[in-house]
Amino acid sequence: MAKFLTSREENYSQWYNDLVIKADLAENSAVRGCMVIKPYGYAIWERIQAELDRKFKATGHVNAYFPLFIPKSFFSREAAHVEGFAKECAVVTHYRLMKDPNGKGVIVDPDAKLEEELIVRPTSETIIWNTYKDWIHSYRDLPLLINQWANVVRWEMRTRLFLRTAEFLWQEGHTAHATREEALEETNKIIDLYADFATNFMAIPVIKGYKSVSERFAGAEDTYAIEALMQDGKALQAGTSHFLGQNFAKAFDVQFTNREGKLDYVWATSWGVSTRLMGALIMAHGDDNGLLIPPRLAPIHVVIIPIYKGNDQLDKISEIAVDLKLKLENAGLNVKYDNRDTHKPGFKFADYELKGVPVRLAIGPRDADEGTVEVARRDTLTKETVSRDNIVGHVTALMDEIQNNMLRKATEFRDKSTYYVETWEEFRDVIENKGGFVMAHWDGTPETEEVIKNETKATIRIIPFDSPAENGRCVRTGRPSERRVLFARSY
RNA sequence: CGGGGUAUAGCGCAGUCCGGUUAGCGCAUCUGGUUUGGGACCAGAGGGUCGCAGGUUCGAAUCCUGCUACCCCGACCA
Repeated sequence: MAKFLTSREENYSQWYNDLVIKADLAENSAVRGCMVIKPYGYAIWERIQAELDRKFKATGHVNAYFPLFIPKSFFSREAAHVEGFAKECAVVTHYRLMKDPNGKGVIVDPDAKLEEELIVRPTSETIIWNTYKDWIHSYRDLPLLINQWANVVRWEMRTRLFLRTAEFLWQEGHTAHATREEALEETNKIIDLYADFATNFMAIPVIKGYKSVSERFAGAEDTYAIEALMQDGKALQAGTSHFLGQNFAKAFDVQFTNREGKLDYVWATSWGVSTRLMGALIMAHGDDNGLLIPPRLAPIHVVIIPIYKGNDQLDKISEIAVDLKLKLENAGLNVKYDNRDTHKPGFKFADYELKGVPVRLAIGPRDADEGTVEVARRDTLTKETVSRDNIVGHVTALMDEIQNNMLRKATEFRDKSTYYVETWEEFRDVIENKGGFVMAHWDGTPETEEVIKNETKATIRIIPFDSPAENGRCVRTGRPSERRVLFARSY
């Protein structure tokens, strides 16, 4: 386990911030609570986008774009929704600046006050449903399966790089259906899609389940989520899929004529994942040497580093390296040949480890003579010398092995850190001293949930779909319970 | 918004208590040379409105007042 987790003195947050900055992913911007995503970090985001986009399109979804600004009045249409987001909205009140008549600089022109304030979207349900009203008239217009890639702003009191920034990038799907069943099916389909993506693409095992009423999305009838466990024992909500019922259809008066010729409100879902996934990547896989990026996600699969003395050797090694690069690229890998003369090999080794590149190939004069190449794995930090003749097969096989190994390791950690507890003492002990997931009985009331939260800072992360029926007693109140739910402290 | 901390070169910091030459150090940068199988070394060079605005003083990074930003811990949240 990484040092930063075994030493209580280590400041986890500081480590996290440092790692992100050193690995060249992001930095704090000049704007409160926002971040600059640097090119390498953005390359990872683009990989996430590409894979999700592929999955969305394969399930019949299409992309569209809706405005950044939402008229304030839209927000008050759905009561629970406004309640949930009102406290964290950035509001545009003016549209013009002017020179300060009393001095230097500029001031907001008081004459440029907007009739109605505009909200910078914290999520797009309202403006999208206001638009859907004009798009949906008949059952023939349904289902409407639209996704948007966008930025949103939530004026959080406390921010943290990637996990909670004031502005973040995400995708939000907003679908409309003719029946309740169809909308529920969509909600399920998407949470499965997210779970598959997290598990098999990002190598982050997740638990699927329902959110408790108090953790539910503002305006939803039900919220499904995937919950991941970070290496420091805290849970991270990695994606959500909401069944919105007819709430937004009623709020925005979106009715359609069904097959029977009768008017009905449409059924809705919305769902999203964000740049927070990159926080999950860092915290689920990172070690003391930096990031580990699973091969399927990695923007660079293989880096080739030459080791040489003088230009003669470099030329000779470059010839081998360029040939190798081409062969690997033909096998579908993204390969970087770092022949910079400005850094020594040792520096490059450390740098690509920090960036989490899955496989590193080093070629020196010895390898040039012997027809070999040194292969180093980022996940195990092991090195071996391999003949160049079968390097392509070796490396492609390694990609699968590293991907599987990372998922296996994360899953083992998750399972090892999941505790089944029966008593309040055990519960407190795990939450306070061990960290991780706690599977415990709960009497089903928001009141008890609140008490537990106040006393331990642990919340119900999820009511797992696959939690079996099991009679037990609530860990806090002793009242009867029919299934275990998952508690944890969370980000 | 409450509690604590910080603000000095691109980054990390010392100097502030106890005001006094030209504001230092490490890393990074640049130049030259030697290096290159795990974060190179030597020599030299450049880089500062000391967070902002006032005040005290012959003199302020240092003292006083106000403000702002950031970090950590809470409350809130994806």
